[in-house]
Parts: sequence; C-alpha cells; structure tokens
Amino acid sequence: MRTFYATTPIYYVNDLPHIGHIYSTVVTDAVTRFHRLMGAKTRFLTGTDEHGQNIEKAAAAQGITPIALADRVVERYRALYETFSIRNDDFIRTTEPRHRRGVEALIARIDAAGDFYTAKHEGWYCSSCEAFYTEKELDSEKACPVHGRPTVWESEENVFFRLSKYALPLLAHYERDPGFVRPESRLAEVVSFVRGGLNDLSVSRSKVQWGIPFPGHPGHVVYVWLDALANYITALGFGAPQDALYREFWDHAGAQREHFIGKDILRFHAVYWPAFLLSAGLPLPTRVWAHGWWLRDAKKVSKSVGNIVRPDALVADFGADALRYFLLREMAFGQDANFSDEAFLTRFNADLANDLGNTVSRVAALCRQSFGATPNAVSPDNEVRTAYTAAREEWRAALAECQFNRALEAIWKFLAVINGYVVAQEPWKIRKEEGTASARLHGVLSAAAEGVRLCAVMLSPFTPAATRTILATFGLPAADPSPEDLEWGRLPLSQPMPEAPALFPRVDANIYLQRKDTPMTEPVPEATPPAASAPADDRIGIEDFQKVRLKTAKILSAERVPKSTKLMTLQVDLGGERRQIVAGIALQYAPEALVGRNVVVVANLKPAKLMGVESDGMVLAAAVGEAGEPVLLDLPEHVPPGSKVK
RNA sequence: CGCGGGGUGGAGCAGCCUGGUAGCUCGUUGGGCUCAUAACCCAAAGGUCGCAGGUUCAAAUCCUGCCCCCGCAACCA
Repeated sequence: MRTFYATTPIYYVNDLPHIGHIYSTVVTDAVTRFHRLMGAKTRFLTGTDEHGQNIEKAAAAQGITPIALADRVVERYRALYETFSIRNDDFIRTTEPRHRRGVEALIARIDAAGDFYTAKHEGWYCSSCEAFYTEKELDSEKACPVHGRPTVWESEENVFFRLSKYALPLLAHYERDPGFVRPESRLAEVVSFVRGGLNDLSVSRSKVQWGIPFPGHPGHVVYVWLDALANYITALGFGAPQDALYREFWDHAGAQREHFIGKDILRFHAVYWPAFLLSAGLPLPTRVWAHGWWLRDAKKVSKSVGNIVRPDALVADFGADALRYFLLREMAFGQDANFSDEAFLTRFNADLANDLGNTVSRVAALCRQSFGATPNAVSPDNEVRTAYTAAREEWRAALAECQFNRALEAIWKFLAVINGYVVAQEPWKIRKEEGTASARLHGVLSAAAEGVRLCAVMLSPFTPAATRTILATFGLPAADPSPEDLEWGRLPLSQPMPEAPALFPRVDANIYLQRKDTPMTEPVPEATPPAASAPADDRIGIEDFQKVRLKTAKILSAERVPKSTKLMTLQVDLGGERRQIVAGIALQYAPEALVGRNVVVVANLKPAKLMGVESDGMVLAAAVGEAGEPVLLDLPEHVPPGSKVK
C-alpha cells in the first residue's frame, strides 16, 4: 500500500500560534486528507520545539519551570487543532523521552560515520540567538545583528558536524531528484547556497542547560537543529525497540515522506537535515515543500509591528472552515499572499455563501420540496457527470502539486456547471408540469444532487466540517469520505431529507467591518501572564536621572547618511562645543528643514557607529503612534545652545 | 554589487518552469430566472501583460539591460 507521511515544522513554544502556524498546519492537514482520499495510508505529524536558552529564560522570568511553560503553549496548540479540524496522528514534543532516545540513536550513527569532531568555538556570542558571530558580522559596539544587544566574547569546546563533507553528495541528490524541493524556484536557492560551500556546523552548546545532553560530552546539550529536525523520525519510533511506524512510513521503498515548511526555514530542511541523514545512512525525505508568508496589508506579519493575525475572532464569527478555505484559496502556494479583512469577507460571501452554500441549499430545497427525500434514481449520463470527470482530474492534478487555489477553482467551476444545469433544466417547471413523480424531475435533481455531493467530497481536504454537513443534508453519514465516494452514483436514494440550516450564511461586509468589536488583528498577548511586577519597580531615584546629562543644541547642518533610509547625520552646536550626532529621523524630516533648529540632546551618551558613521550623543524625540515615528522636541529660538535641561 | 518577492483590464490575483488566440474572482453595465442565502444563469464594456533590446515563424512566457514597488537584514544612540 502506498504510504504518505507529512509533517509540519515543530513550533517553538516561545511564541503563541498565529496565522503562519495555522497555515502550515492547515496545508499539511489538507494534503494528508487528500492522499487519504486517494487511497494512501497516511500519517500526519506536528509538534513543538521546547528546548533552548530562550525557553529557559522565559520560564525563569515567570518563575516556572521550562516544561511548565511549554505545557501551557502546547495546550494552546492542541485547542487550536481541535477547532481547525486538524487530524494529526501524532504530536511530538522535543522534551519527550522518545524524542531524546531517537536523537541519541541518530547521534550514535553520525558518530559511527566519523562525522563529529570537537573543536574550540570562539566568537562573539549573543545569548538571545544562542549563536556566535564573527567580527565582521558585528558593528563597532559588538552588538548582535538580530537583537542589537551586546555580545560577549566566548570560547567553548563544541561538537562539530562535518557538513562540508556533504556539499557534493547534496548537490548530486538535488541533481538526481529535482523535485526534492518544491516549488522549483526554491530549489535554485538551495543549490546556490550549497554551491557556495558549506561550513561545518556546531551542534552542541555548553552554555545551555535546557536541552538533550550530548552523549559522550558531559555538560553539553544538543544544539537546536540536530535536536529539532530529528523529530520527524523520532516520532515514528526511530531508535526505539518498537520502530514499526518508522519502518512503515520512513524507511520503506515506496514511502512518500514530505515536509511542509515556511520558506524561512528551507535551508535547514533542504541542507542540514538531509546531510544529517546522509551521514547516518538513513533515507532522506522525498520532498520538502516551502510555502510563502502571509502579509498583513502588504507588510510582513511580525510581532514588533503588532499586526499579527490571530484567528480566534475570525473563527468565532465565521467558523474554522471559512478560514481554512480562505488560506488555501487565496495564496498561490510558494508565493507570499496578503491577508486583509476585505478579501476575507469577499471570499466568504462570494465563494462560500453565494456559490457553495447557496447551491447546496437550492438543490437540497428542490429535492425536499419535490420528494421530501433524495431522488429515487441517479441519472447515469448527463452534462453534470461529464463536467465532474474533468473537474475531478483537474482537482487531483492540482492537489498533487499543492496548487490548492487551482484545485478549488476546479471545484468552483464545477459548481457553476451545476448551477447552470439547474437553470437550464428548470426543475421547478418540470415539477409544475409533470408532478413530483416525474422521472425527468428525478433525473435532473439527482444529477444536481450528485454533483453537490461530489463537490462535498472534493472539498473534504479543505473544509472537512462543511463536507460532513453537506453529506448529512443528503442523507449520508456525517463522516470523512473514503476513496469510493469519489465515484459517480453513490448518492443515497429516497433518503429522507430533514431541514438544514444555511451553510455559510451571508454576512453584510460593511456592517461587519464597521462593527469591529472583534478586530481580526489583535495586539500580541503575552505568552503567559508576566510575573507580578510592581509598578514601583521602574521608578528611579533622582540620582539615576542626574546621570543623564541633557542639553540644548542648535543644528548647524544635516545630511542623510549615504545608503541609509532612516539615518541623518547632524552637526550640532552644544554651546561652543561641536558634535556629530546620527539620528533615525530621515524618513520624517528633510535635512534643510532641520538646520537652525533647537533640539534637546543627551550629551553624555557613549559614542557609537551607525552605518559606519560616528554618533556622539542622541537627539530626543517623541515616539508617536504604533510605529514610534519620531517627532523632535522643539525649543523656542531664544534658548541658547548648551543650556542644561533638567 | 547584502538576501528574497513582485510589477498582467478599476481592485486583488493566476498563467511564466514545458513559448502558439490573455484567464480567474470582485466590481461595473444590460438581460434572464424565481427553486435558492437580494442568491443563481447569460451577455457586454474594460488590458500596448513595468520599459528597452534580443532569440524565434511566433514572447506575458526564454535571454540581456534598465526602471519602479515590497519584505527581511544591515541603521531608529
């Protein structure tokens, strides 16, 4: 039997679920459901990544253990999956014993291949990134390029993996199997990265405690990628006495093993992970699918911008199926896509309410009014059936390539055929003219009803709950369809049809958007309630304030920092003393508008280099709005430069 | 030369790998139907596919150069 194994990334428990996590998971769920419907034996894995210094710290800050922190976030994911009809077969947590055992087994094999060595790892270390940086990656202040925080010179013995050894084998693999990375455009990216040469990879950390102890290296834990990526096989029982699942779904000639990830972590899945597996002599995944990002109003969804789309409000108002549908329909897999309230509502009303919901309801109503039941025979030969044959093939081909938007288009094209057929056949007229016993009436309505049923079946990977509702409407068991249900003619005959509420009732978009008491974009909630911090804590004494020397200054000249978008170099007069200060105000102020202005500056700030330009001091500005747009503090003309501000 | 994505009717997008009459959704206009969630069906208007070269019998699609927009990173001292 054909087996199909699909995985999502494991999600880092330092972050709450948002639209990106949901998308990855929904995609994987839809694909798995599709393969199951095509008759494959499937397995679907998702889970959480729970190790690392960041978790350790976040937990400590809240006065709880790391595992307690992870538990909380895991609960959020589990609840979310429930809501979204995610049918995962397993949920792995990297803190589980089975995972540790599997990682140890993987390490033993890599070790046996001679691909580990110990070496001194020196460099500027950022504890937030848990990573080392080279001199040239840092600025003059040795601040971390990601967090901007100071790094520390650290030197530690690390275990290294001979990644460099696998550059050529990897390239050979990409050559042999160009479908390894999908979509194809992403493969080029990976190939060019590997062609550029691979450095050996540090795979242990001695500064971190919260992790899997590195076998044979007391005091070291396994570094994130070797730990996290292994989940895809440890969850199958790799390294355990009972590894039947591993043999069935991974180490098996015909097994399809596919990873679904965001494009940001492609390198790890298409380079590091296969290299580990090559070293260990284990089968590689058969495919890595990299999808794009959801943008919010054309901006990348990010915590700092505060435009994260949280699904709760949407799901409450429209149902999880509606969001699943939107995510899969609106994004061309691999490309970025934009999430907007208007687009969501348009899709909801036009596609789900008008097309799908209304078609179901009109066909059901016609049957119910005519027979009080489903028709008494299924018409074997008609234009709906012809259209279905074509639609099913389009749908199948598109889904096999993760082209969800196209698969859905095929279904909707078919829906239009059903609607067109109903209009052309005018069953309401037949009923009037020939009565409800008319064979023609049964024929027409059966064709329409059978079409609707098949739509529901084809929709099951996308909107499983709606599928069940539709099937139930036509007297079928409300269950996930099986492969035979894709055949024409399986509509139950003369089944009583109870009244059913509208599927996806239309909403008034204007009213909804104006109401907005359930905003789709929420401020980012804290991962967990912050430890009780007394407000008094951030008050300082006067002596602290006096450490900051504020002075007035007059801007003598201003010019933009070359190649920089935000920075401006200012020459200021501090009362006889001349200073150069760099300020991030170039987006808001024109240089000529600044000359002659009086401003307030911090006079005793340590000098720093920004984009290579020396800055000796800081100009004060109010940070306005969410984006913190700078608005300079202004002083009247008559204030002489160099006056103390207190 | 930092990395990446994109420029296709009014809006949002697909198509580009594997050249061959430019497609989808929304919106607009006119008509039809009345079974259905003011839904559905038919028709129409609307595009020099960013620009310029090149390859080709043929280019949105392949090649070269350029312009513009966006995300990430490097810069909010």
